[in-house]
Amino acid sequence: MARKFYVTTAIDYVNDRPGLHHAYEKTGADALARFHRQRGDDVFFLTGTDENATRNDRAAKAAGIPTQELVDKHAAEFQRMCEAWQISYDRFIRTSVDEDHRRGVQEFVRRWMANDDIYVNEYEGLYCVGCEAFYEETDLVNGQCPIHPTRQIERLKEENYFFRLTKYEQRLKDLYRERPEVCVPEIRRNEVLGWLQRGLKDISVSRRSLTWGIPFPDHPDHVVYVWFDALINYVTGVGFGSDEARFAKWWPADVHVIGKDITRFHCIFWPAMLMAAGVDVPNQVYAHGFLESAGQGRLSRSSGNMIDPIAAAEEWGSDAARYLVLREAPFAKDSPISPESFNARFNADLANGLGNLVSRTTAMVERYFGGRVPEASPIGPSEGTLREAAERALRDHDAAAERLDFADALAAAFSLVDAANKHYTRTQPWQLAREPARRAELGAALYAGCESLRLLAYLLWPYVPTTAERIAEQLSSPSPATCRWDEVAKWGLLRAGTEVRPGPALFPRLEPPKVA
RNA sequence: GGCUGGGUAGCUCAGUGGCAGAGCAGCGGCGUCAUAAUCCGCUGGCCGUGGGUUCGAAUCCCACCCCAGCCA
Repeated sequence: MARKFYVTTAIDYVNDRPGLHHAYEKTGADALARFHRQRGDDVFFLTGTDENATRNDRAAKAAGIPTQELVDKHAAEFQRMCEAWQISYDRFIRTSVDEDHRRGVQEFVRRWMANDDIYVNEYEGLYCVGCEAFYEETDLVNGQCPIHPTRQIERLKEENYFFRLTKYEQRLKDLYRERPEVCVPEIRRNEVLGWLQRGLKDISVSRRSLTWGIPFPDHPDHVVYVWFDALINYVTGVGFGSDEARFAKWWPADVHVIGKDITRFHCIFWPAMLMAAGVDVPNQVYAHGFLESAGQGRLSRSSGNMIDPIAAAEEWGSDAARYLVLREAPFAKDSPISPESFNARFNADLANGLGNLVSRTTAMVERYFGGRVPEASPIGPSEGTLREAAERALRDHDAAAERLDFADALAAAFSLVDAANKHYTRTQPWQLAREPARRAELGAALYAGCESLRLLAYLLWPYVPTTAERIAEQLSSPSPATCRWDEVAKWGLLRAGTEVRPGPALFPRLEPPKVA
């Protein structure tokens, strides 16, 4: 029986167009989802958009259009981005239009009420609509929100419903002591432990005087604070409040992939919210780092240095763009990226490395063996070395992918590209081809090369799905998207006589711009 | 101000007591199966600073400087 694997991304605000950092997160989660599907797990991959934010309402009013229209338009852009980046989600949840979500949120809040975790209180504080969060006077920089200095901070005073977060402080401490892997990487967990050490406060979970959002159960003059509405998508997305059998199948989530800026919501509020509703906490929250633009800090909408992900996918190609962000920016930490570093990496790894290896291998099989895979024997020392490198690449890749270290996982996979190139240098098939007496040696050398390529197709599919399909096709091998892992991922399965077809260059080398 | 990370080759980083490393970039060479790619070699380091422990420190200890994040 297949193991279930439920992975989510953060759902994004739709007050503006998506940026490259959104594509980065979705691609990481997608690679993980594909990796698990490929290994035989029963996977559910949830992503979507967070549409009930006050700022969406404001942005729409500023643009003079109905809020729903603005939200629909931007949600469609996020869906287009997912298409351009080959994000293989099973569901794209939309918090403002998906009826099961709205009902599930209300059911969730009702459970808190039944559990005496909700009370009414007057709240007064400084509120930044950009962050959808309250600030203390001392947080302000020049009287403005430190993250949105151009936005007017607002003084809000209203009657709110409060959630008894303090009640769960000890259980949260116990949780992270007993199950540290629930928050990774470690640097983020240290932050969480610090927050818990300093003590929690009850939090406001409703907003009065707003019409955009999900009505508070039995108190329709309030709406559920957007952050709580948003977090609950992780359970409503798999049936909470609408399909209990489905929910029981998928929950708890195996990994919530999020950005490090929302660690507090996911590692403090969310587990407490679940405990209060009598639902299991997620198995893991993975807080990834940010893409940074050299010298300009983090890529984000609020800092203004956006890179259009759809344009990026067109410029480098969808597969290459996926490879580049995951290889250049280790998931756990912040990483500087630039078009220059992407171009350099494209040429070094994809064009000169993988692409060229496919070209030279298929060309030699075509030329020396009429496009048929030769016999594997006699196996010489170089073939043995290459096989060991392939088996090591499989092991090292999987270990890194399990811990969401995609940069390391890709490095492990690409070590097989290097090993295959060195194998050709050692065996020199083009020399063997000149000596008819050594034809069997020539065949064995090329067989090992083809076999490396075939394994690369399967290993790389989670990252470069279209390229992986093409390589498998060129080797007349089963599709990496649908094959059974244990029927393909072993050295020696390629049969002699299999047709090999050379194709156009997979990643044509990028030439530097001509200087006038 | 407190806490947590980090500071190692031009760039990105690995290295947690035993001869300072990898990839990329740069330079040179071999080579012609291949996308002039591959492969081989070379260049390139006050391991942030100062002190200490040790036969021996990038690594352990103390102080300080700088960068990032979290918090007050």
